[in-house]
This record gives sequence, structure tokens and C-alpha cells, in this order.
Amino acid sequence: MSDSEDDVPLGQRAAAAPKPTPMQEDSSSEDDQPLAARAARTPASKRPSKAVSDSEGSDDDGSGSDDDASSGSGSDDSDDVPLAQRRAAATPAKKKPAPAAAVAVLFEVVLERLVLRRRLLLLVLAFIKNFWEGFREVLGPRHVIKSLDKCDFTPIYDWHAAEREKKKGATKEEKQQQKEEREAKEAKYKFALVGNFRVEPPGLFRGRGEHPKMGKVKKRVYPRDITINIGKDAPIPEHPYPGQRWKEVRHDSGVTWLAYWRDTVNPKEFKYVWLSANSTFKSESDLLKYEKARAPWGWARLGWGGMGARRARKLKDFIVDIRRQYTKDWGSSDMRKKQMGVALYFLDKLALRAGHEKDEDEADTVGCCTLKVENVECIPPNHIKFDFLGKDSIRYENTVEVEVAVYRAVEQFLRCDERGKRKAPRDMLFDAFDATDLNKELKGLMDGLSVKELEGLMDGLSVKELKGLMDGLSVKVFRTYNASITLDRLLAETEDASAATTVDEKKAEYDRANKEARFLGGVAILCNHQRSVPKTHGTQMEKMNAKLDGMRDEITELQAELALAKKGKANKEGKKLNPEAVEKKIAGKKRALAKAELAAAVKEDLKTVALGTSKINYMDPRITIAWAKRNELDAKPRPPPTDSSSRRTDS
DNA sequence: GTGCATACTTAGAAGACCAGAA
DNA sequence: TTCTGGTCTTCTAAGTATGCAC
Repeated sequence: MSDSEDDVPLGQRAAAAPKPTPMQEDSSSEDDQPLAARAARTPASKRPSKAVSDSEGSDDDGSGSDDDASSGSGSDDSDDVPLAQRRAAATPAKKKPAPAAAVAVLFEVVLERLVLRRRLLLLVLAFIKNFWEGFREVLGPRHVIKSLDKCDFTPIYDWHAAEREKKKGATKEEKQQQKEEREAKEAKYKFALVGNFRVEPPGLFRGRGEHPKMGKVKKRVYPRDITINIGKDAPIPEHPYPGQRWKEVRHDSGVTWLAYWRDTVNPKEFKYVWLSANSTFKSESDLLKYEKARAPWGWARLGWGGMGARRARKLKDFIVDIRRQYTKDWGSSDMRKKQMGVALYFLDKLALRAGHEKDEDEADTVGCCTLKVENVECIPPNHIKFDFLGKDSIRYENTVEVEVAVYRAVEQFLRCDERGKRKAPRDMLFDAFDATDLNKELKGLMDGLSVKELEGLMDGLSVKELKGLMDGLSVKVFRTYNASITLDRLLAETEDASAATTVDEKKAEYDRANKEARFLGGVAILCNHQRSVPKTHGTQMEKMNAKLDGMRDEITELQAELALAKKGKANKEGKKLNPEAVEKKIAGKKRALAKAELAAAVKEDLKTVALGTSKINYMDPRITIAWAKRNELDAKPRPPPTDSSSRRTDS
């Protein structure tokens, strides 16, 4: 749209515009033409396709063939020549036209313009009709505006005109800055950081533990096997296999996967391409997970945003109710209720996984709800020993002291089932329900609360919001909660006993809370995050022990030197030493030895503990941030990659 | 109530990377 | 410059959760 045209209100343009020349109609740069001029060329109902046919030289306006003018797009300078003159020029001038013929040409031109003006007027009225229909819908049926006649859009028009002037008047530097700001704002919608963008290559399936499918061939996956999920208007991405097509192209904004294919080893399962863990989608999902875990209990020591202390306290009462309820169920005569009560106790106390049913062609592992009789042993008077293979066939071996009522209930569950039938070692400990039932039960706890009870818990949240948070209450939430609250507790313990004053000392305390032997009852142990012993562990320990032996020998020698120094005698090298200086040296060596011994002990203790999993999946990062703030430490997130090819995703 | 399909999270192994020590 | 050891990244297996059809 030309600037001069643009400065004229639509209504005025409608009246003033009907003077497009055929050459203007045929211009290839259609977008640059005034709306009215564009509208005049094509009936509103067929505009998009008609625009194409016009450019191909249709005779739609009834003025005879315009092929000459349109097909060649003419010479550039002919745009400035009046139509009548061009008509004349386009016809070979064999002889001077008679006056009557000139009048006829002039009449034809005037007529043509009148026809065009009428058509344009009709199109504008069409435009206005459509606008009013849409505008009325936006206003709603009860709006005071009932027709367009009395509407004055001048302020809006003026505002736009002023903005345009402002843009025009900007310096080159200002325009560049605006461009950069715009691009920075839009960047998050242009790039996505994909987690696993490679298709899994062919190979042999290993599986973990004694997997029945180990050794099976993983076939190559081709584009014809892959369904992709892209935006409706996005171009279909190319793949490196000519002649093949994607299995399917979907436009599903209700899911987060970008592509999937069927696993060739287990065709019942899918493999997905997702956004990376630090994308906004995944981060928001993580936030929700921690909110759900936090909501029913509330972290005792956290004062940061989101949940006020008052609400946290009230919601904390809610878990007190859940615990009271499952404690009551241990004595229930309803076997299903009784078993669920004990299972919830295990989940809450031991942070076990839910344990869903598994197929025959999967590794034989269990979780809380799928524990078998052979996995559980009662040790009088009130200890229970668990011994089973959990996720990834990692062994869970733990003996815990339990409430007497739980102990007796488990003895009963081990003996016979719901109907009184005697159990064998491979029978289920909890035979009256499964993990799905337990999840339904947890959700039912929330549904059972009256609006009045909810109001007591809300403290600013609507019933819908609170229910939304609590809808997420499932078995796995107990595990997330327990992991996070354990970290919170351990950090609190270090703070309470802390003599640290410097940043380095405080940071060392945090590291110790995460790693040190004295906290081995911590998050990773709680969640049973194990690893195999690193291959280099043996040689590393040998080196460390040799170093420790050397340090001990050194201290022994120094102590001998101290004895000589105290008697005023010279040492082996014939030097007389100051006893105080030797004592100081010994103290320093002892401190270094203690530090090295601790490091060796931690290394040995942690050789089978995986710390990363709890850090990534279970410990609410806000607990660490809150701890850092309380200790006046500057905890900053790692800066995003600077390389433009690896921008963070927000889309 | 059950089984299945689908979608998403959690998990350990192994290799890559990097900083500090030798 | 090379070695070492800790941490990060990648890979993909193995879980959890839930809606839907029957």
C-alpha cells in the first residue's frame, strides 16, 4: 500500500480511489497497490484465484483483450503514460484518426472508468458488510454499539498514522535497535532445542537385568516408519531418503512430541522425539510436578513465592489427614482397605515406586503394589526386610522398623489372600488392589472433601485451582515429596549446626549435605539410586590409600623429631628443631590426613550411589535457591549457550 | 472391570569434556 | 604436554499415569 494512499481513511479512499489504470491492474507487485485498487480487479468471492488469472491476461473487465498490456508487463516507463495515449500508441499509426474516432476512444475511456468506479464502490460496501459482521461478533449481543454509522474510528486511524510517522522518523541506529529487540522477543518462537533428534540406530537390544528380549535385533528406522508432528502451516521437513515419505504428518498441538515411531523390538511401544529437558515445556512440567508434591504438605522452611506460609500450614494439615486415614485403615476388617493403608505407609515412609503390572516379556521387577511374598520378610518383634529387584533390575535391600499394627498386617498378608487362601512365595503381597486402584483412591480423597473443607485449605486459591493441584496426587508424588523434603531437612541440619561464615565454607557445607558419608541416609539412598562400581574405583582407592599411608608415616617421623627436639637433640639430618614449630607442623599434617581420610571414606561409601538422578528428578531446585538466599549466597543459573544455533527453546 | 494405547518421566551406562595435577 | 578424575551429555531402557473401548 502506498504511503500516500495509506494516509487517507478507508471511507474516503473508497470514494476517491476508482482510477486504476489497466497497467496498475496488471502490476506484478500487487501488495504494493492500494486495497481498493486490488479489490477492483477481482470479485470479492473469488479474489485469491482471480488475482492469478488476471495476471495471466483475462478479459474480465469486458474492455477487450488486454494481452498486449498485461502479458509483457509492458515497458516500465509506460506506467506513467495515460491510458488513452497508450491505447493510441499500442495501435500502429498507419493514418491519423478521424475526429469522430477520437471522440469514440474518449467515450470508451470515460465509460470504462465509470464501470470501474461502480464496481469499486460495490466492493467497498462488501468489505464494510463483512467488517460489521465480524465486529458485531466481537462486541457481543448486548453491546451499546448497534451500527457502524455513528462509529468514529479516527482516533485509531490517527494513532496508527502517528506511529507510522514515528517509525519513519527513526534513525538508522534506532531502527536497528528496534529490529534487534523484535528479534530477541521472537527468537523463542523460532527455535526449539530438541532433546533426542537422532533416530535410534540399528543394533542389538540389551535391556537391563535378565530381560527376555536381550539380543534381539533392533532394525533400522526409516522415514516411512516415522510420524511427525508439525505446525499446520509449517513446511514438511526433508529427510535423507529419496523416494520415501513420512509415515504420517500430524498437526497435533495437544501433545509435546515432535515425532514417533514404533519400537522394532517391542512393537507395543513407541519411541518419541521430545524437546530437551531445559525447554520451557519441560521446565513448566517440572514446576508443576514440584508444586503438586509440595501442595499437600508445604515445605516447612520455605518462605518464597507461590505459596504463603499460612496456606502451606493449612495444606500441611491435609497430609496429616491422609496419614491419619491410612493409619486407621491398618485395623480395618475390609482387606482391600487394610492392604491399601499399609501400601500407602510404605510409599510414604520408604519412597518406593508404585509398581504397575508387567507383561511376561519384560524383566521380572517389582514396585510397592507388585511386591511378592518372597520379597518381604517379617523379623520379630517389628522389623520388615525388603529384598527385591526394582526399576532397571536394581536390587532394593532394606530392613526397617515399622509400627506394630503394620507388622501384624503384613504377617497376615504373607499368610493368606483376600479370600483366606494360603499364599505361595510368588503370590502378590497386596492381592486386593493394584497401582491404578491406589491412584484412584488418592484422587478420591480430594473428591471426598466438601467445598467448606476446601475453603479451609484454600487461603486465596479457588476450589478449581486447589482441585487442579490436588488432582495430581498420585503414588509417585509421595516419592518426589519425600526426596525434596529430605534435602530440605539435611540442609536445615547443616545450617543449625553450622559455624561457616565465608562463601567457600557455606558452599562446602552444601556439597557435604549432598555427598558426605554422614548424610548417606539422604536422598539418593532413600530413592535407592544405585550405580555399578566405576571401573577405575579400585586403582583410585589404591592410590588414595598409598597416599594416606605416606601421610601417616610422615606424622610418625615428625612425632619422633618432636621427641628429640624436646630433649634438645638434633634430628637425623643433624638439625636442632624448635619443638613448637614441629608441633604446629604435626597438627597441620593431621588435619590434612583427616581431610584425606574423609575423602577416601566418602569415595568408598558412594561407589555404588548415583547422585545425579535425585538432583535432576526429585530435589526441587527452589529448595537449593532458598537455602542459598538464607545463607546470602549468590546462586545463579548457568547462562544459556551463546551459539545462535543452540538457542534455548521456548516454543 | 479389564486390557490396551498413548504420552510422558525417571533411570543408569558410557563416552565427552574440562580443569587441575604431574 | 600428558594424565587423571570429576562432571556433564547423550543414549535409550524402563518406569508411571490415564483415557478409552469393550
